[in-house]
Amino acid sequence: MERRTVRDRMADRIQHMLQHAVIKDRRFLDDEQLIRAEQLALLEEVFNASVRDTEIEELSSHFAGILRGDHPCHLAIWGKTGTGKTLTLSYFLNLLTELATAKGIQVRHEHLDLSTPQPCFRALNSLACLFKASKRHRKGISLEELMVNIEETLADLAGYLIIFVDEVDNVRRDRDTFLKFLVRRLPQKIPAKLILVFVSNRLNWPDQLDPRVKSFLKLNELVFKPYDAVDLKHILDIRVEKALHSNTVEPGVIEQIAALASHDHGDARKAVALLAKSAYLAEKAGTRITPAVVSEATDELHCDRYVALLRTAPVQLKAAMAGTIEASQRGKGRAVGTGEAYDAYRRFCDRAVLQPLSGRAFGDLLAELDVHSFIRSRVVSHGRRGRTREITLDVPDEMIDRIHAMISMEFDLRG
DNA sequence: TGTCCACAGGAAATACGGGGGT
DNA sequence: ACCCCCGTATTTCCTGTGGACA
Repeated sequence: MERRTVRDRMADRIQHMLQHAVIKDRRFLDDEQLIRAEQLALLEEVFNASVRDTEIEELSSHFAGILRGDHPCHLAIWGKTGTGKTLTLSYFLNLLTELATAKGIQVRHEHLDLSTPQPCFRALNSLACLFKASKRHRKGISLEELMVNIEETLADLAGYLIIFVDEVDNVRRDRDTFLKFLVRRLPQKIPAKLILVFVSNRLNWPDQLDPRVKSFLKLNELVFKPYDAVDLKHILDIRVEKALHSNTVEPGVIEQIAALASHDHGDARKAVALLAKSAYLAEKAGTRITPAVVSEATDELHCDRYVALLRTAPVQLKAAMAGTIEASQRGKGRAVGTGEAYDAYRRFCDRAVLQPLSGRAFGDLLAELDVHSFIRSRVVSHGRRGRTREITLDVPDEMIDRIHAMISMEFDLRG
């Protein structure tokens, strides 16, 4: 038999891939690659499938007053990540502005995105930037001056001003100053009717507020529930249609993904990520998307999550993880105590030429590993033999070695 | 019943590091 | 260039605790 050339094999492979292509437009599998307008268009289709009906309805009745010249009160919205708060609000506010403008009512809305934690100063600064009342992150300017700038810029804005504060709880430090400005001071200084919309992941953020601000803040509340399986199915269907070639998905698979996703988080972004992963795997294997592919994708996503989390983690956390792994391997799967883990961690630091932290700090690292569910730990008393955490690894076995190898490599150690 | 282990985990002190002011 | 300030990371110090054991 004659040998096939590289060219032949390559051509074959490409031919094969073309015939079995699953993905038509991968941009629709990753929201980050879509521009805002596309996201909103996508969202509109989702809404048309009567998803988020109740929320839209409530939003509408909350803001309906604007069209009659009333002044609706502020609004607080909460819901977990991936429940579409930001997009829904953007969409809704755009629509509202359009409607109002058609009626000759002046409405302006701004989206203040605080998705990364930041101090009061930067939050105010970004707000000022939105109104072009200040240049890029200038420092060395007092809060007072910033506030005055904002007020002056808005001094001749009539009609309604809606400020959509995304992820309010990300204002650490001096949150009260920030909110006091928005809630108490700003409305009195500007002619426009101010409506604030706060969005947060946490249900209880108003609780930890300065009582003076809180009592002043008349709020309407709205909760975004996690998507259920039916909602997710609609969302996924639209993605499938846009992103994948026809007939690449086995029947029932979308239902499966929707059920999985609604069962353990109800997060639309994660559901789409699962679809994307499945599509990639299917394409690589040259098959359609089958239930088997989906469950493989689920595993890989889990795995990816751990690896990604750890890759970006601080060095000490990695070292703590490595130490814990070594301790529990030495203990042959039996739960290890804090002391054992700490010893192993110190030995690891020795090898890795890393300054070990104190036992106290190590305890905190363990707690952190616990919340990310790398480990599972509970405090157990052994009577006179003291109290310890019982630590077990909470990562699938085959991944433990991978993680350990990864960390070792980063510290430039042999296996 | 009291002791005492081996830690947990809170509070305060201290070290560190980056950025702006002078 | 140097210093100061501020926010964060880590350490030090400390009190608390469940239950086996004497």
